[in-house]
Amino acid sequence: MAKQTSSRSRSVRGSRTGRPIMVLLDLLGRRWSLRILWELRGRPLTSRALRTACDEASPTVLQARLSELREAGFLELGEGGGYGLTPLGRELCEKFMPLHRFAERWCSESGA
Amino acid sequence: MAKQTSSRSRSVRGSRTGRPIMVLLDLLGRRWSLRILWELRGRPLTSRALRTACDEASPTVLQARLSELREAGFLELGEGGGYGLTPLGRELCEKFMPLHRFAERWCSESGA
DNA sequence: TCTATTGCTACATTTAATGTAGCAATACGC
DNA sequence: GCGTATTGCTACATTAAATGTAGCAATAGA
Repeated sequence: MAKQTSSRSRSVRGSRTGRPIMVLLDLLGRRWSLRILWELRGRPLTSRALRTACDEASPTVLQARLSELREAGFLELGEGGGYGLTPLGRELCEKFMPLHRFAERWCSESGA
Repeated sequence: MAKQTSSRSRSVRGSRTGRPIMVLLDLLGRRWSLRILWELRGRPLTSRALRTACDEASPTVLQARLSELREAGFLELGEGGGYGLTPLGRELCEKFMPLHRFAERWCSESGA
């Protein structure tokens, strides 16, 4: 399961160019990435609580995503346990906040 | 290969609750979803051009994502060919624009 | 008609995610 | 000390999704 040690230009599946935005979109486009950031938006959660929040997603992927996001500098494992957003992660998360309102409108507009 | 006919509460893998934000995060969290929206941000592209823009991603997934995003109302297939963002899709895409600057800063801060 | 494009599909191979179980480490009460 | 319960994390077999290559029907132009 790979798990690179450093450098941002690692396993960039979605981009052979290495352009930052592509790296980011690739990382965020992996399963559960967005969801994890979203669930941690308010407060830190233990890995188990996060798993519960994420509809009992398998610990394998969750752990993989947590490692990637941690290595990316978006979240950290606080001493005493529990995953929380770093300042950088919080900043990123705030960019997604508008999606909440958007999603509500989006759903009510048709599918309902 | 499903390909549902309508309703927003379809194959919501990432959420058993059906909350709009979860549905959206799930959809956007699928491979190439974000990238497709990003690549179409400026102008419409034909499916082939889009494939090129997406590092030659396999047509199978691309086509799947295009169908999903189209069904979601984010993009449409213009008469005469070519995929383009709908007003709704454009709106969604604009929420991701700040990510560009963010990504640049993010990469230069460490990985470089 | 021949050529070139469009959107889209088949299908075998490879990769990623799921689901269930369980480990070592730490902290709790007793 | 002992059991119990939590933490973060891992193994591994099963299932689902993505890749890569090929090619189809439909349309447009020369």
